[in-house]
Amino acid sequence: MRAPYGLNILDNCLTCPVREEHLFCNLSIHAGQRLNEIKSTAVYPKGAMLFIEGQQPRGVFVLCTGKVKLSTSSREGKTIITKISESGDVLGLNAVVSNLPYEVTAEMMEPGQANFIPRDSLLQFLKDNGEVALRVAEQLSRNYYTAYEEIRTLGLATSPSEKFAKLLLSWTTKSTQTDGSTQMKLTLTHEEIAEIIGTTRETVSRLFSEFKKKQLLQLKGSTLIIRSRPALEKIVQS
Amino acid sequence: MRAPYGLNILDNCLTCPVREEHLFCNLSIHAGQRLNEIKSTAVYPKGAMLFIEGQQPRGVFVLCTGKVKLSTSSREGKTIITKISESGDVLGLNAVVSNLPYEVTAEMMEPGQANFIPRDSLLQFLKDNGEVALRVAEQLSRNYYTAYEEIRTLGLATSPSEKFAKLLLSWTTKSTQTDGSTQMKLTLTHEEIAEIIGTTRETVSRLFSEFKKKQLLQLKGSTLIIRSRPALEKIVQS
DNA sequence: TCGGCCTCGTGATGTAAATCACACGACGGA
DNA sequence: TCCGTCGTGTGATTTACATCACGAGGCCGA
Repeated sequence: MRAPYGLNILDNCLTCPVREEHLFCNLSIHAGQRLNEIKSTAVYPKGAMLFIEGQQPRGVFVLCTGKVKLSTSSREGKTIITKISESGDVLGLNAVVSNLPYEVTAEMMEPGQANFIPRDSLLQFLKDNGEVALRVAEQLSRNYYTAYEEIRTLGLATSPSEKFAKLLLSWTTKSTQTDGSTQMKLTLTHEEIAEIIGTTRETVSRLFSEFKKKQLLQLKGSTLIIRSRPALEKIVQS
Repeated sequence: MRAPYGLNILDNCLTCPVREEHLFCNLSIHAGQRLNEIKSTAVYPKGAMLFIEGQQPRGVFVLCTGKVKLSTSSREGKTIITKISESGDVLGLNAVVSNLPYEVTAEMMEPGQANFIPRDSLLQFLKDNGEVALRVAEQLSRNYYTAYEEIRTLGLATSPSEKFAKLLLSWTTKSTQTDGSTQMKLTLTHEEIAEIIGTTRETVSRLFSEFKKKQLLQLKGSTLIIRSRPALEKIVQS
């Protein structure tokens, strides 16, 4: 099998390493096989658009490898990033189920692989497999819950520094060292961070300076070290 | 039957005037009857809380009469209203399906009646009636869609006047006169409007003055007349 | 009938953050 | 190798709102 963009290809959902943890997991043998039949897989380069906000839903994408940026924009060009999706996530599910347009744009942030399941096939699959439909409903309501967290940060969090601290905290939960500090690779640009917390690039730059000065974080190349969660939590305070 | 708060009581979902249009509608005879069995009904005074943000979900409420304010607050007391629900709406569905806490607080804005369906009964009902489960999934994804509209207005709309114009427009869609203008009763206080568009009471007052001066709207007592949608759309522009 | 509470209007003031502007280093392709 | 682009830091300026402050009218209950 070819490996474009230097990636290994995963060609079978039944043996995929991420299958255990997510939506279409632990299906009955039969359902799993059926799912494997109706999906197709593809590899995408950095910058590829899986789907674009406003398009009629064609189907869902199950992300196998790579990261995807979900964003929504106004006509004047202002953009907010609502989520960075990782492997295992199912993208476009809401649009497919409701048959309303995709509510976000999904763009590959790095080369990666995704499985595609056409809308019709998926809906038929759900009708044939009632227990999966209920799982889908659960997933949809969880999506709704996280959407409300977004609404809360956008509507209630007041200052950029508050939102910035909140974002840093959300990052630390993923990988914390034994001594309480956290270390991670910073893959986002200031511009992208600005689009997440709803401010400008310059303000993000200044926030980094400010937080460095306050000993809240440290930068070694592209490695971000977060010194103390408690101090950040005090800034978030809410 | 008693009629507290001066309301007529609707005691049977099968004959309820709003049943045709909404989620639990056009069910099979059997399913409809079953639903009627597991629901209980109650009348609530103005200000009553059906549920509060953060509580574990007890069940869903189907609003029969009255209006309900859905809101979320920060610890510091800042509040945003995310939706005004009307009769026929199902409240708390996401929380019940996902078993995550209620993501909003639901407060009666006027006396009204609501049916309550306990979580366990509803989930069992959904398991027994697969076709309704799919309808629920559709409803959940529509909810998600509207949540994203909220995210867009909060995150992308820049100025209060833009959001205010947007709100006025959303009102006009409900009842437009033949000459293009719209007339309606204004039941919300400036404070509440401020909580919808995410600004302060004072700013809303000033917006009303400003829009009056610009001939965009007119107030006769509590009757709001919106002069021309096109002018408002130009302000929204996005 | 009166007094208190809620809603509303509007002025004065302060300030945080957007905007504009420019410079510098890193990187990658021609 | 050089040049263009992209990401970044940081100063100066401006401005739209929040905030504070106060007064006026309306409504309701005592």
